[in-house]
Amino acid sequence: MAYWLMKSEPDAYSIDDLKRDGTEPWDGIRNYQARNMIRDDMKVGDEAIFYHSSCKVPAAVGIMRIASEAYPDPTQFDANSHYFDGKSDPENPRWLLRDVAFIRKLNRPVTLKELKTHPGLEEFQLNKRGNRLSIFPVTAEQWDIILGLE
DNA sequence: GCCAACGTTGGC
DNA sequence: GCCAACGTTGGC
Repeated sequence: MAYWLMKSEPDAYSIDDLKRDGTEPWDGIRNYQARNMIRDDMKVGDEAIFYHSSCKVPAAVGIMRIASEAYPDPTQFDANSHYFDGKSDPENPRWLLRDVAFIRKLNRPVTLKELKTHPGLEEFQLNKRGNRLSIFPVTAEQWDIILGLE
């Protein structure tokens, strides 16, 4: 089983929203690198850290499970959606998503500040210069360290 | 294929 | 709100 980190702005969709919904399509991915990982590298049953970004206290806040195969993100064809992409061909959709299922909230948020300074996380992608990918893989070692902090 | 302009992300 | 980083776009 592989591990991932997935970012969401809590104002748009938070861990509490996922707790309420149970399972949710993780839509709005508009980066090719992230799209390719969703399509090629994720497997149903993989687990992912839910990370709150662009907010007052950026932090890892929960755990979820990859719950579906990749399928076309419907928001790319919705002219009213923020994520609408008029150049995407319905016969060959450009953007994909997967459903994610809530597992649990962390006992407490593990903040970016902690993650930045913790030994063993020097290579964690969140700590890399210019990190902007909204989805990226987490090693088993990193996963254990982060969950050990909650 | 280069690269300047522009847009977005995301921490602070 | 600012700004660094960096992906994308489009002219050439």
